[in-house]
This record gives sequence, C-alpha cells and structure tokens, in this order.
Amino acid sequence: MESRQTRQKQAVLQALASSGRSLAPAEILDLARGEVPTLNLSTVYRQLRTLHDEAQVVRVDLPGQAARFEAPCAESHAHADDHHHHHHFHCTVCDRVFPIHGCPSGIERLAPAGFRVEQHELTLRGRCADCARAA
Amino acid sequence: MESRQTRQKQAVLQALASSGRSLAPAEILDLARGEVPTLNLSTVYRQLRTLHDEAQVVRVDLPGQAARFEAPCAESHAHADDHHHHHHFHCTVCDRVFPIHGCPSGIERLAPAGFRVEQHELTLRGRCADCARAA
DNA sequence: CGGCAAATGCAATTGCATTTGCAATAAGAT
DNA sequence: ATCTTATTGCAAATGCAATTGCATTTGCCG
Repeated sequence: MESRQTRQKQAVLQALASSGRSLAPAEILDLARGEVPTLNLSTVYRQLRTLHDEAQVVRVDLPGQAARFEAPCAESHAHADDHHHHHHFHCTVCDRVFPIHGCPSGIERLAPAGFRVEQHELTLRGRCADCARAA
Repeated sequence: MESRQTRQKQAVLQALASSGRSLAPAEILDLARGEVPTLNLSTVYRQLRTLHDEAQVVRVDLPGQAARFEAPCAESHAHADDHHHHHHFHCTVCDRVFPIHGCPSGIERLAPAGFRVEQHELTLRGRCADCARAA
C-alpha cells in the first residue's frame, strides 16, 4: 500500500505546520478547507492515521479533551523517535492549545518511593495572550 | 430533593476513602460490590454525580483517559473549595492512579509572555511500586 | 406502623469521537 | 492516454462513557 500524494493530505499537513499549535480534527478540517473546500472529516481522520503511522504528526492528549494533533517539532534531535519534548497550554476561553517549551526540573522526585517514572505530561490552563488581552 | 443515606452511597464513598487513590467508576463498582453485591454501575454514576455536587468527591481527568474520582484530600484547608493541590501518577501496567503530593515550582514561568496561567496539571506515568517490583 | 418521595436495578438510550462500506474520483506507473 | 488501485466524499455504523425511563425497593418522617 503505497501512500499517494493527494491535495487533501497536503492540506492537512499544511494546516498543522502553519498553525504552530495542536489542532483538533475539526480545526484541521476548517483550516484545510481553505485549500480543499470539499475536504471531509473522514478524510482528515484517515490522513491523520496515515500521517501518524508515517511519524509526520504527533497525537496529543490533554485531560478531559478529545485527541489533538500536531506537527513534529522542528528542533527534533537526530534520534529517530525522540521529538522535542514539550508541554501544552490550553486556553479556557478560545479552547486553543499552544506548545510550551521547557519543563520543570526535579519532576521524578515527586513520585513515591519505589515508583518508576518513565514519562510525564504537564498541562497549563488559563488565558492565552489573545484572550488575556481581550479580558 | 433531600439526599438519603443509602447502603450504595456509603459503599461508593467507602471505596473511594479506603482506596486512597483515584478510581474509575468500574473500579468503584468492583470495590463497592464487596459491601453491596447488587450495586449497579448506573447507581455508581448517579451517586458520583450527587457526591460531586455535595463536594464529597472530586473528579480527576487524566490525558487520554475516562474520568476518575477521588475522595477530597484530608489535608484540605479551611477555605471551602480549596482542596489540597496535588497531581497524579498513572501506572501504565496496572492502570491504577495514585496521588502525588507536592508540585514543581516555577511552572508559571513556562508559559509564553502574555499568557495568564490559572491552573496546571501534571501527570507522571510509569510503573507503580508494585509493578516496578514485579518487573 | 404507614406513606411518599428518593434511590435502585435493569435495559435501553444518548452523545461524541472515530471508523467504515461503497461507489465515484484521481494519483501515478506504464 | 490508459489502467490499476489508493483515496475521497458521504452516509451509515461503531465503540464507549455516561445518562435515562420506569417499575420496584427502601429511607425516613410523622
């Protein structure tokens, strides 16, 4: 099954790349329709799955939210699957999700004795610059 | 609508209180059935809603997971709705969720300029003591 | 001890996110 | 240009957490 180069695939990829943030499938649909007006949500989901398999998009889960997707970070290291580690800011007003670079240190120390921390996720919530300004 | 004192309500509360961790509705059902064998999942959900309204249980959302619930922390302050702030550890092996006390400092600094951080959530993932030992 | 509204059990239903069947379309290799 | 088959659009179907209708049970107050 060779993956083909379609306008809809490019549109999805383009939406993710140019937005610079994590997008929900419906957001991707909206943005990508600028390129391909007939684009369908099913296609977005299908492409997301394909792109995810091809490591062209990363899935992001935030607490209490449906899955979002983002383009792999530009600063990814040489190590194949080691994308730039980052966290997310969720705006409670506009519901958009932005990347946050950097992460608090000493996190592993928080776990109880005997627990083995292999990963962590931090989500900040509040108002993004736009919405804070509009307050 | 006065809330009554029923065996099932106590069983749910008891399960949460004695477990000392965050439980999914199905886990609560399992545990509470030790007390009330006929307990039904609908009732668990109904009680969780009631108890939540009465501030007797707290809802916990972890990334990519269905809602869990926990008993309000014992060390809650005098301030009515200010429960002891804490985070969670999710064991990827047994799928149980444990409370983590303490939280990294300087978190607010991570947000981009202009963003207003109002809240944050940290989730550690890995192996709990039991599962790390059994590795 | 009644009596009545709240709570329960059970089955059926809803609400969403995500997936799938299928006929029509369109890559892209020949 | 042609042929093969992956991809698309659309509608219908899933999966699953959570909710609800209803007849029955059970707190609980007088």
